[in-house]
Amino acid sequence: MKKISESTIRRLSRYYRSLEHLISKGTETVSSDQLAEIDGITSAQVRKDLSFFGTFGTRGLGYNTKTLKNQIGEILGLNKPWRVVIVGAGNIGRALVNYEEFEKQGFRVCLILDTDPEKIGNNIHGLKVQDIKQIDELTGKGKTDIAVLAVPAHAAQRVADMIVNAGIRAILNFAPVSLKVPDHVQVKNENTAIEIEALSYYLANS
Amino acid sequence: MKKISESTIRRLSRYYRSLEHLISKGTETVSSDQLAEIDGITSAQVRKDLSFFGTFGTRGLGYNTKTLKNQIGEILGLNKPWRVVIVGAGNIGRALVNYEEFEKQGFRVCLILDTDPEKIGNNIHGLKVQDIKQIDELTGKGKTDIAVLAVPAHAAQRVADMIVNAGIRAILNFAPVSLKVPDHVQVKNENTAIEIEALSYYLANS
DNA sequence: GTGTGTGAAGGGTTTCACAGCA
DNA sequence: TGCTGTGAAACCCTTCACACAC
Repeated sequence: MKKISESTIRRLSRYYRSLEHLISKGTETVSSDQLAEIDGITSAQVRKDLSFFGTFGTRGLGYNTKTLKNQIGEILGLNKPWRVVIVGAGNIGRALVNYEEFEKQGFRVCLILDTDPEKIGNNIHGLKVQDIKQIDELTGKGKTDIAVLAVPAHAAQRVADMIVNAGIRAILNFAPVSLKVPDHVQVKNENTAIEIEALSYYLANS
Repeated sequence: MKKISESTIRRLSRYYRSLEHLISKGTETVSSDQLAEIDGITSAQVRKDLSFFGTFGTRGLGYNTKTLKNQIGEILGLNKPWRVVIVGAGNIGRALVNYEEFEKQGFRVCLILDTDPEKIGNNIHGLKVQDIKQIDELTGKGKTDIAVLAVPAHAAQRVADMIVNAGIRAILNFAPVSLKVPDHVQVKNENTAIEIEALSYYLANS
């Protein structure tokens, strides 16, 4: 499998969402130009991104919204019912349990873990918060695909180690620290501090 | 002012956080090698990033943690007390009001807005949720620097227009859509769906 | 000796521009 | 004619490697 850039994958997610929207409006066909316009990029970029995976369009016409959406979904693996564990039942963890975009795209939140005895046993959106000590039993043997890490920065690396140890290969990290994980584990960061500081830089230097 | 790449700015945020951590441990000096190791990148990258803004180190020795932190803070504009309005008092909005990393870095959440009459008037962390219709009066004339957009996707563009109209020039967008804004307005996206789909791609193709 | 600062090289991503097909 | 698919060119970012300062 040839190496596809991170940015291409991110844009595919965008196209996917835009196509969903177009379909819901009843649009059946879309050109790379229109798709580009919606996402604020160039049409060449759209075509190039898609070209890494095959040929999906019709010359002179464009792309069929439904089939393109399905094909991108296939590429991104959204047809698979990924199981998600949320680690950390604080503000962010709780907000994510209710995040409709997860459920909609086939990410099933199956488990919520925490260390805090005050939180363990609580019910969040129909799921009981369980003790992180049991992570191996609860997530082991391929029972969980993705861990969402939503614990304070100082605990993040320790908890990440537990996640890796339990055999989980994908981590979505909300803690504002860079995690150290083995090569076979994939980490994506959702770092609000970085984003808002990028805005700060812009405001301070313009 | 010469153009600095987005990735450089993001890494500066990372260095800043790593330096904070080193300082709290009592470390006084750090080399580009050590900083790189902490953030999982190369030392040349660290030095190059800093070189765009000046010379901060001592050859043969490294960087003083405190002064480097302050200098990066200066570059990022973190010395300025930015005022933040949170638009949307749902799960994400509420979680962000309590986000300690904001306060710590000088981002002051001054205002929470929503459309929902059920939510208007509620108290969140000491702030009363107000009606978004009043955005012009409440944020106008430079009273607010940054808007955090945490409303459902279908309302995002409409609300973004209101934000732009009110004269705010920086938006942190949590809605999973690409916003259209004038050139003088800066948008950063925090799109959890995209990140988790990138993980899905990885799991599906490895 | 040690580690920074930096021009030059290298690698990767985006844009261009057009051949080719509906 | 209209729009895709794609080599080639342009551009940008990262890595290399070494002079230089402490």
